[in-house]
Amino acid sequence: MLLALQRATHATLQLIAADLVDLDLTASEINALANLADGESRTVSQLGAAVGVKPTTLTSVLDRLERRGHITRGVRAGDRRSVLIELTDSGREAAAVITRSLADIERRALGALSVEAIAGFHSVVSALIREG
Amino acid sequence: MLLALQRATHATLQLIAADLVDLDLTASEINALANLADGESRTVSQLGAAVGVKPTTLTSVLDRLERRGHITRGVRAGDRRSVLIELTDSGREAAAVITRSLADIERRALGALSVEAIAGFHSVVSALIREG
DNA sequence: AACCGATATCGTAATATCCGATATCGTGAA
DNA sequence: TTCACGATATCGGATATTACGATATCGGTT
Repeated sequence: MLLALQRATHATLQLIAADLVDLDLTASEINALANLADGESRTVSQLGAAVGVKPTTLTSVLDRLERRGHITRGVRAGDRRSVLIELTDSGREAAAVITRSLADIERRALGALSVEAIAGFHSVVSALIREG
Repeated sequence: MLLALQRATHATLQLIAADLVDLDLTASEINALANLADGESRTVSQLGAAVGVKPTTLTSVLDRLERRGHITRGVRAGDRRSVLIELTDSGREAAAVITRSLADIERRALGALSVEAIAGFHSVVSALIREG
C-alpha cells in the first residue's frame, strides 16, 4: 500500500513536469515554489521542513531560483542568522502557474470520485505525515 | 493536496529508511526489492514500469543489488534480449524484512482510521496512478 | 566575556535520473 | 530468406538530488 503511495507520487510528479516544461524548472524547484505560493516569506529551515529536505539541500536549489530571478534572499529583522526567502514578481507568476497546474491535475484525476473518498484520502495522508 | 501527497511519501520514506538502516540499502534499492518481494522474476523493463523509472536508471541500482548478492540476472527463455531479475536467498530475506517494515508502518499509521477512509485513500491513489 | 546552540553556506561525495548511442535480439514484410 | 524495424538492456556522459562534516556568523545564557 505504501508502494502504491509512492507510485502515485511518482505519477503525479511526471504529470506536473510534463505540464510545466515551459517553466524550465526541476522537480525540486517546482516543489519549493509551490510551497512559497501563498506569498508568505519563509526561512530556509522552514521551507526545508515543509518540503522535507535539509537546509543544505535547499541551498543549491535556492541558488538557481535566485539566479533565475524567482526569489530573493533577505535577512530577517531581529535575527541576522536567518535568511528570508521571498518570491519576486517572476516567482509569483511561476508559482501561480504551478498552483494552477496542480489544481488541474487534481480535477482531472479526482473529478469522478466521491467526496467521501477524497476525505478518506486526506485523513490517511495526514496520518502518514503525522507519523513521520 | 498533491503537496500533501508528496509530503506523506517523503515522511514514509524517512520512516522506512530509519527502520531499515541495518540493511544498508538506498531508497531505490529498497523500492526495487519491495517490488520483487512476491518472488516472481521480472525483466528490467517490467520492474522499471512498476517502480516508475526508466530501464537506464535501474541498471546501476541492479548493479549494486547484484554485487551485494541480493539478485541475479538471467536470460529469459525465448527472448535473449530480456534480462530476468530474480531474488537470491539473501535478497528474499531482505525483501521479507522490507515487507514486514512496510506493514508495520501501515499498522502504526492507519490503525485508528476507518475502513472507509482507507478505501477512499485507495481509490484516490489508484486514480492518480491511472492518470500518470 | 565566554560558551553553546541555531542558522545558513560551502566542500565533497554518493546516488538518482535520464538522453543518446550501442549491441544484441525478435519479428514482420519484401 | 533476407532485411529493415522495433524491442531490450547496457554504457557514457550530463545534471540533479541529497546530505554529512566543517565553517562562519549570530543570539541567548550564564
